[in-house]
Amino acid sequence: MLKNKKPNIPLPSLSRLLTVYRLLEQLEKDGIASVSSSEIGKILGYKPDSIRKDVSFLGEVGNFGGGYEVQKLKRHISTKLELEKKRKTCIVGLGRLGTAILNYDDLLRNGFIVVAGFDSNINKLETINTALELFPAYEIAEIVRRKEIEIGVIAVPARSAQETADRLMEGGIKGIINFSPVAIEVKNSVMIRNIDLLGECMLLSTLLTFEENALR
Amino acid sequence: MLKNKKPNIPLPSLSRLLTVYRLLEQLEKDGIASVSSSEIGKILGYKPDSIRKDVSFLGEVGNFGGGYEVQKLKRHISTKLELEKKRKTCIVGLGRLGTAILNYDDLLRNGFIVVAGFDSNINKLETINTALELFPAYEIAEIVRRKEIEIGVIAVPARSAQETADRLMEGGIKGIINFSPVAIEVKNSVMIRNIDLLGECMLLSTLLTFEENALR
DNA sequence: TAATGTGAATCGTTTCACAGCG
DNA sequence: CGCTGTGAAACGATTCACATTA
Repeated sequence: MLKNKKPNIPLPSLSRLLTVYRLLEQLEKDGIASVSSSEIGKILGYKPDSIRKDVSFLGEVGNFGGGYEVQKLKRHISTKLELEKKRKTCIVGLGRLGTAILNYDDLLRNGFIVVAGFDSNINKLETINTALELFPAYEIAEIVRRKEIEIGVIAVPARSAQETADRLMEGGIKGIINFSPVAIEVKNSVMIRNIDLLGECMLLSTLLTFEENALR
Repeated sequence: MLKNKKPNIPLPSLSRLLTVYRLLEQLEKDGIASVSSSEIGKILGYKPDSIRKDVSFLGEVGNFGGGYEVQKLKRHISTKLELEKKRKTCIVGLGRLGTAILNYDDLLRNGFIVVAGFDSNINKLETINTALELFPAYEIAEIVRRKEIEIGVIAVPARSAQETADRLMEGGIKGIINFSPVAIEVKNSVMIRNIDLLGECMLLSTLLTFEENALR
């Protein structure tokens, strides 16, 4: 899943902290002022110990005996993880999945500025109703370089995934989110995360099978 | 990510094995007869040791000195993990993401039979061009029960995710794939996997930030 | 000889248990 | 007293190293 370079905070902790952050956004909206590690754990399905350890990687912030102040903890996480940082992003592959991502407002709200969309089917570029700038796939490297795009989302069919990644890297991309169901080889300096729908479905199915078998 | 019951094979191993399985399908198609743990590892980005250990959880199957026979290993994994098993599946939320999943052929090829789609917007049900049976969201529990659907894919907005999960469970669903960006509370007997696009993007961005900071 | 299969060692994460503080 | 913060213990996965076998 992850490639190369590790932060000083364990990856699972980091992932949980980001989830906690989004919960805090919600709680803030709901006007809740304070929350304890056990309440957070209850809602998100983690152990309270784990939450406390995760938070403590970022330094002290809670009130002994009184839980965490929602706003304070939220700002704390945001500052330490630099969540206010904006990242220019592009999406390659404008099929159903690609356009779904394109229209995913939460991304924009969380610092991802989608500045370009690519597709190899030029006709498709004209029919998509969007304010976004669209380009044919052969321009990936050039546009990524010119617009200084940092993150590329790959939503193309399996057979063109590696080729797409190569073009993105040619343009100097820093990170890739890969939605295609195949493994992609990337340079060590490029961070990649795979989102593998089919893999998750198969894993779920296998876990169900194991559970069923355990009962007899 | 995972809830409850664990198989005797470590979860990461299981996940890798499923990836290996799909690689083997590809290799078989390409007419490759044999492959070693190091070759697999190279392609998928894992250590060869890890691949060997994973495979050995399922029992011996390789040729000492000569790697694995592609077909044999593929069948071995399929048999041990019961991958030929079919699972009736439904998709709730027929927005762009939901319809993208609906049209994802790989699912069908891997034993997932999508037998129903649900949406709260009744108008939408008429405009979607599909051979699939579509139903309004309020019928979820009834249809899940009647059609004996085992797996539910949640592709609805965050605010209706929990409600959707509750309806699915009311109908006796066994497993849930949750695409909404919020945590869902489920009964212990229900297996859930979360696919968190926003979370993955934020994680990637944070990792990039850490990397950048490490350089100065 | 080349590559598998596997106990043993290592590494990293989670959980425990409790000291510290408001 | 309640809840945080954190070393220490426990646990689980990965990596190592080597015996094993075609």
